[in-house]
Amino acid sequence: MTAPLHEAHPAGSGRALPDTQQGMRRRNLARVMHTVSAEGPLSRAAVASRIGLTRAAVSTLVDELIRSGLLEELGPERPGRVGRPGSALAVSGRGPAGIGAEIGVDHLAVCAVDLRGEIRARAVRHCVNRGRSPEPVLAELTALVRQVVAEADAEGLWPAGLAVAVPGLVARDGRTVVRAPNLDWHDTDLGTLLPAELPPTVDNEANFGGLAELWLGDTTPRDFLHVSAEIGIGAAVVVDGGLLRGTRGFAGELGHVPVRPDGPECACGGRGCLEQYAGEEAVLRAAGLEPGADRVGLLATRAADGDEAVRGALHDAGTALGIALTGAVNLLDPQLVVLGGALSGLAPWLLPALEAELARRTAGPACPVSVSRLGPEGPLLGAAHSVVRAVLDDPAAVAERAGEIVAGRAGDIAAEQA
Amino acid sequence: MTAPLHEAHPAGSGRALPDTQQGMRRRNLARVMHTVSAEGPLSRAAVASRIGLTRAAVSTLVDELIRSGLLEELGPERPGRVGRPGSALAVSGRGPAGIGAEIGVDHLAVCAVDLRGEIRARAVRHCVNRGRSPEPVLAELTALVRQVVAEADAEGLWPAGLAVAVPGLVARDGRTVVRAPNLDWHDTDLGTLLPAELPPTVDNEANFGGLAELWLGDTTPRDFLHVSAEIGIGAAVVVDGGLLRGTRGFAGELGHVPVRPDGPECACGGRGCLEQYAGEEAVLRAAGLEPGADRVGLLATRAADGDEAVRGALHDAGTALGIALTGAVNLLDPQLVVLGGALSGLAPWLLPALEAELARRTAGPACPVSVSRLGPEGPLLGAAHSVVRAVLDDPAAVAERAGEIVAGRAGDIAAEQA
DNA sequence: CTATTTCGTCATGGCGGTTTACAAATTAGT
DNA sequence: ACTAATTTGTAAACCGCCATGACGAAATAG
Repeated sequence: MTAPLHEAHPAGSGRALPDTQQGMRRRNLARVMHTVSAEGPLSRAAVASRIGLTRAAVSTLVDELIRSGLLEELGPERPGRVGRPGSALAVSGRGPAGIGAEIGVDHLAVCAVDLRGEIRARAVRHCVNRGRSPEPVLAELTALVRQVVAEADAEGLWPAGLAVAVPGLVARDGRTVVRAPNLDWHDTDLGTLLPAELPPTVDNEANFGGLAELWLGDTTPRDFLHVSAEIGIGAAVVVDGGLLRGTRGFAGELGHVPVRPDGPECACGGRGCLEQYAGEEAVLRAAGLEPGADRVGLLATRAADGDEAVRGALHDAGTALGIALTGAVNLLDPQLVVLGGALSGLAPWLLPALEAELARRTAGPACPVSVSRLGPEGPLLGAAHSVVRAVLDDPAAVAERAGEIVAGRAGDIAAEQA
Repeated sequence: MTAPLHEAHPAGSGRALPDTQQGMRRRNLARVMHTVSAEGPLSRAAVASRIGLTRAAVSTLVDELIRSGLLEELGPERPGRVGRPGSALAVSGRGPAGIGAEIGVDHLAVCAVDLRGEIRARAVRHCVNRGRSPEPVLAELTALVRQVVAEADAEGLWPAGLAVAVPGLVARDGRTVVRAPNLDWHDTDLGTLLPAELPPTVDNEANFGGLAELWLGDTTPRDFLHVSAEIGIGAAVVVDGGLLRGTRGFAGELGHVPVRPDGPECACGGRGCLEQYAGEEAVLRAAGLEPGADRVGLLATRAADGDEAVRGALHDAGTALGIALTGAVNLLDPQLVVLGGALSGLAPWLLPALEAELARRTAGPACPVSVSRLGPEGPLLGAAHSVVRAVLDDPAAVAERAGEIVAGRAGDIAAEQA
């Protein structure tokens, strides 16, 4: 008890899951999956030493996971070390897959990721969704999902879940889009509009982008702020390796943090919100450009060409971002701020002013700022991976369903039994 | 796996504690303690149904806790219900106690709280600590602690830990005061200066205030922002019933959130920080009052008397708070904002402007703002209770020590055995 | 070619919660 | 009053899960 005083209390005073042997088993199955997934092919002995169980215990856990098709035995390792070589275990490349989808203002995208994290199928369709009503968009998305699922099936994968990234605020129920200004959707339950055969989850694209950064980024601290901008400006707040969602699920609305309290009016009712300075519309206006297609790319090329108006606009946007982020950093004390989404492409011209502002307003050493390697791919990957993580987090739950699925393929079963 | 997708992952990919049967036992002991603590006297059967274990299992858990002196059997209940009445269990009023301490600018305070949450001993000393070096202050505090421990001992309590609330930034090690502007302390390891016989923990007073609100406040949401101001302005960020501490432990530095980016310079290097508008010094200056003793009380009485200068100053401070909180609310989406510490006394004159600002800048319904019932008592109570919570969180750890302690009292043991 | 090291597995055991059964203590109904 | 029904707490048998210790297997070191 000396060390972690007053943390999020583990037991919980209210109603919580009973801590029984079955739960223990499930958690240990999850620990094996996570360890193998994170640290590549590993022998049973190596897993055992990593998670603190005995080899014997790990053996039984691994047996169960192999029987469920979640783990694979690659065969004996060949290390130059003394002693009998272990048998390498790897996460299965067949079996459950995570289906990620993204609804953008001007495109739909779907991909399938296997447990190893590899993208095994994908489909993109460009279409103008702005202002279109949800039904046709979701119908189109559903068709794309079915197509990707079919592709994945051909490779021996079955969908373990569907996660959809949306450019807007999503309620904590993981289904309802409360407000998506760029699509002009309000209080829409996407759950009913998505393929019924898959358990769907909907979340903000900034959140999925942040999760992608957490799981796939090159530097992966467990506490950071992932800022992403498409038309609005959102942020994913990652605390201790988990997403901070807020009571209603609206956490991370960086775009409406006041930057200059008497600044221009904002659609949210406030004045001088960050979005008025660093939002896409505002930057385009300041740069003297018309709205249109691929405006971010245009900004980047103009800035690279030395267009002073564009550079000035991006400088000012960086300053505003720096001011807003100073507040966020003071409040959250993150290890890192990551610029993702459209911002990553404009980072070279945003960063100087942003970092200067942050440094100027910070007493000690300023919070480091980095640029996401994932760029605009983040949300889609994060969505797909969130399903994969859910499988790793509770392999036992999936194993049951895997059993049904595999049972369906009588031939395979018969072959295995022979 | 349907429900909680991508939460803070339970298993952890890295090295984590092995999930063994002993751990299970410890967690279940904790669950019993929490349940009894939270829901008053309860029979074994009632506890069993609450935590989802069987009556038999709970019986053995309770036996162990009673043997350790953490739980007490009050005797048969007398409900008008059919069936054999249960035997009421309650948290013990003897045994381990939490010692809380507070280092203020002009006072020291210590109290002892038993497992039931009752204050059983306390001591306060008024003294000017501003600018005094840590050694004599801590020596004086140690004397107070010893006095309170002696008082508690006379009531059959032994100290399970010491938690110290400090007006400043504390590192995540829970010992080092990194910066306490109002005391003029820097990078001071209080651990070495506190009584060695007790495991000490040091934390920010805003954090302890927030925890007090979480555990003792009348409305107790699990996600809220607790704002407290003494001379600086700090906030405790409570997320899902736990404190958000940040990488370095500096989270919640609301005082240096930029409110007007071109405002007056601040000691932090920035400009227009909240502290420049709502900090004690700034408010006093705006109200035309000199710094002195109990300035907050003076502000309150003047405001109550209708002093326009004071009212105007508080109004402006409320506006600034509203602007800064708009940012925080957008970022965190808390269920509630609580004004604590010195702010609670000035709330009547701060709230109107604060709430107006918050409402104006929020699109939907604004985040509700409430005033802490605990007021300036918060940090001290939070500190003491944090020790109590640590005991509830891992009763097994304490039970061992309790054994030693009780073993020291040969007389009691002999009496019990007879 | 033997000694050593490491891996995976098996048999045994301890520990923890569950199941089942039962006695105790109370209320409801006749 | 007296019986039936209900609920509580405990004890005994049981099952599941991991630890322990021993063993054969498969590599390296000398």
